[in-house]
Amino acid sequence: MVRTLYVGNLPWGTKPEDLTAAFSAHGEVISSRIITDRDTGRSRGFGFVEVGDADADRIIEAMNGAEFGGRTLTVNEARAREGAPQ
DNA sequence: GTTGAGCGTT
Repeated sequence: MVRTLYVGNLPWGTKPEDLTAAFSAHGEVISSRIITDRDTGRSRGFGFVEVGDADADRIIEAMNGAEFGGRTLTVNEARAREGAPQ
C-alpha cells in the first residue's frame, strides 16, 4: 500500500532526491516528485511524496512544520487525483 | 537573473 503526501513551501531549487532523503529518515519512501511549471519547467515550489501506508502518519507528523532548506515545510496527505476513491 | 498560496503527468 502507498499513500501520497502533498509537500508545500519548498525552496525553488528543491529536487526529488532531496525530498526522498529528508522523508526517508522518518519512514519508507516509495518515490518523490517535484511539480514544475508546464511552460517554463521551473519548480512551482511544491511536490508529492509516495510513502508506505504504515509510515505515512508518522512521516506527516515528523515533516509537517519541519525546516527544510531554510523554509518551513507543509506536509499533508494529498488529494485524490483519480476521480475514484480507493 | 523574478515568485510564495497551493494539490501533480503519464
